[in-house]
Amino acid sequence: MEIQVSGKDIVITHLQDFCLRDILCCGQCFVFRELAPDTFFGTAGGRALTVSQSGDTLTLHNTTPTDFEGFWRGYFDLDRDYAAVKRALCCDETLRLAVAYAPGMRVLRQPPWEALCSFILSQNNNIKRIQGIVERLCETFGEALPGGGYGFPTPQTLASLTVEDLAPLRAGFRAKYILDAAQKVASGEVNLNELYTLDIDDARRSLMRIKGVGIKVADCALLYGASRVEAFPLDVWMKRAMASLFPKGLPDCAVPYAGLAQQYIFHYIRCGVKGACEVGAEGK
DNA sequence: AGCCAGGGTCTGC
DNA sequence: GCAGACCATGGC
Repeated sequence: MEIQVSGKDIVITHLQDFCLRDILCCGQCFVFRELAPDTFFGTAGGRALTVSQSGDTLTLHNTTPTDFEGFWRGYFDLDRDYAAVKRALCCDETLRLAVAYAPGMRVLRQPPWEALCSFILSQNNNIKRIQGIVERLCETFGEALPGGGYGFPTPQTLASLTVEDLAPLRAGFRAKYILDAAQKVASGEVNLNELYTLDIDDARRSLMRIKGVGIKVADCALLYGASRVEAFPLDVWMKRAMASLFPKGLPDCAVPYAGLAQQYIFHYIRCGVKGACEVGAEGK
């Protein structure tokens, strides 16, 4: 990986184990939309970004070295050795297939509040509609950013609102959960900064004090919002995948990176093999 | 038209 | 602890 500054762009060449489309479209974040093939625009951490990939070159447009080093480098998880992770996961044949299906998959390091909010909105919902709700949330209550688009509204902003205020989002029953999360985070009752260092069970329990946050949403907030790769979110897709592909449980070699393994498996069963989940499900 | 969606809460055993 | 109704909305 080599990083150069070219005008207002940051250009990364010789990038390994990185597929922008898989990373941004696999359902781990909902704030990027594709402007043109392999070119995406989105906002995170109060910054707007247009990013494109061509082969092993990734270009971050209209950003600065400060924003790159201070945010995007971490956001795209550029300093994790995915080759080593993939070698470890390939101890198991099924995991090997999942990794081979999307070898450029990565898990983003999103700001914890943004991940928490996003996955509260994800419950009993589909990815298309989640994207729409998040977009309306940012446009309605977020701050307009210099590079275009709107940032994620802060907990403080949302904490002062009512469910009626959130009606334009069409978030349904999830609106009250967003408000409870905002209030508990703004008041300090839930401290998102602790999620990085707390024992994983304590971190999960802390998040579950918020109404509408159960085990799955908490694990998503921990994995995507605090880089806790030992967290292993089990949604309806992953439950089907585990029943059919890993009836004896996740292989031991994957446990330290369960969350990363989860991302390969999730994408594999949703997009890779049509019918992979029905095979084992027929017997029950 | 009807089923399902990156679930959680509440109630009743 | 576990099952089932219910929750709002819209994509397919």
